[in-house]
Amino acid sequence: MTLSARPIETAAHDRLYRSLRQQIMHGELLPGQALTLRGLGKAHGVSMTPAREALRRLVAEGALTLSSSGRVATPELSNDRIEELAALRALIEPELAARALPRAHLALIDRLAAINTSNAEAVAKQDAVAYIRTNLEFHRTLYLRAQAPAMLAVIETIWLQLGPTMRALYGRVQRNEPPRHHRMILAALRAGDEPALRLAVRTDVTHGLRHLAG
Amino acid sequence: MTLSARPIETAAHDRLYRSLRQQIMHGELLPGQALTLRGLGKAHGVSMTPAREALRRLVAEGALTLSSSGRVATPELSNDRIEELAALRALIEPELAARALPRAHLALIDRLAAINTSNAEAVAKQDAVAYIRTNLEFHRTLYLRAQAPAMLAVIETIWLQLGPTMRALYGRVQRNEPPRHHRMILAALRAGDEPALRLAVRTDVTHGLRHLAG
DNA sequence: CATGGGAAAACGTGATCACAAATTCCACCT
DNA sequence: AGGTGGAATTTGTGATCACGTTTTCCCATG
Repeated sequence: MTLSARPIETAAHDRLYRSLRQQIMHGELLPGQALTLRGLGKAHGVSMTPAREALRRLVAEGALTLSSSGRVATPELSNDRIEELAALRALIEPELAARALPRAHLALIDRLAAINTSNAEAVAKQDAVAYIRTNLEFHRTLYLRAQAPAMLAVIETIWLQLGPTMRALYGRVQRNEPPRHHRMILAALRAGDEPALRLAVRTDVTHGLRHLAG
Repeated sequence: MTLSARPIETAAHDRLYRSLRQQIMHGELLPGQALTLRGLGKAHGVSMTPAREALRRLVAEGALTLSSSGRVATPELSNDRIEELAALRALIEPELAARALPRAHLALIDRLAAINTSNAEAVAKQDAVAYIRTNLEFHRTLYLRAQAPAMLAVIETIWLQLGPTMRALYGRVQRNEPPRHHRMILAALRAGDEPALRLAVRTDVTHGLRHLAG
């Protein structure tokens, strides 16, 4: 039964980590949801050891919170914390967009528009997870062009921290509105207008998150 | 020999994590230094398990790099990566300083001045570790007043990633100059001048890191 | 003297177990 | 009926082991 380091396929703890990370970032887990080592291990057919490493990694990234007794759960963010994370997004994402702008050719803009269409469909279907997923995909696709892996890693960590909260907030702030500001982002990209792009990204980021904390 | 979760004292993996984190952030470890589970465990009188958790956590924070075979070492950053991390510092730290400004009373400014004195002493003694430590303490003491724990966590993660590199670079960029811009930061704090504070912090941050990448 | 190959040592990964703390649950008492 | 105490279950932590890979080291070969 001992499966040690494999040559090609990824390690069990890494697969578990990726699986959980995606669930959290896409809002498939509600805030306050508890995760146990034995439960996760049993659910994925592995022992406690890989589960422990995956959880430790996610806790280190702020995706999960650690109670005083060592128990792990998805975070229930305070309004202050949400505002702070929104401020970080508003600070970093315009910079990433601006760095991507010179490299944003037509093919990329078309791909962004396609993702935006999927996003609108998710809104129409009232599918919270698909909405969050396509929304983040829109931003990530743009920021990948910035050639700034460290910045991208930081911003993804922040998305990760907001995952469960964004899910819980969907339906309260998102009624049936399509992603308005995404069209402004696309227009600014086409025009090569950096100030307009920075403003559009900043507005898009703060718009969804500013309402709930008030 | 089994020492399980203690009621009061922190867990072994947490102590190990803190110890390593401080060593890395303060530049006590040079880039490329390898760290092994058995070696760390033996050095700290614990088994592989806590060492594994501590390393996994530090890797998740970007403080250590993971080779394709799973081996862990302090990072050897490329110039592009260093510039990017410097850009993140230049983006976030002025914001933290600006948020701390309204709450920065005289007692805080005096403490900052005292830390600055220790910093100057470290420069005089050519003590790289003490220089890095007091320099970060100067910034952290100010930013703590910003009441922004998420931003502080992000910026500390970035300091952590730069730790070994800053150590390796000390002596190349740091000749015998005292921290010039720290005095500008203190002056802006005393004057309550936010634009000047933002500029001083930004300049201080970029000054030390911009030279080496060119 | 440089180089390639093979044995040996070192390493990460995952499973399992023991232990103590934390949590849960239910019967019992007020 | 509503809390209360204690037992039973659940949980995280750390140690240890086996396994297969990776790295290191050294000697033999060109």
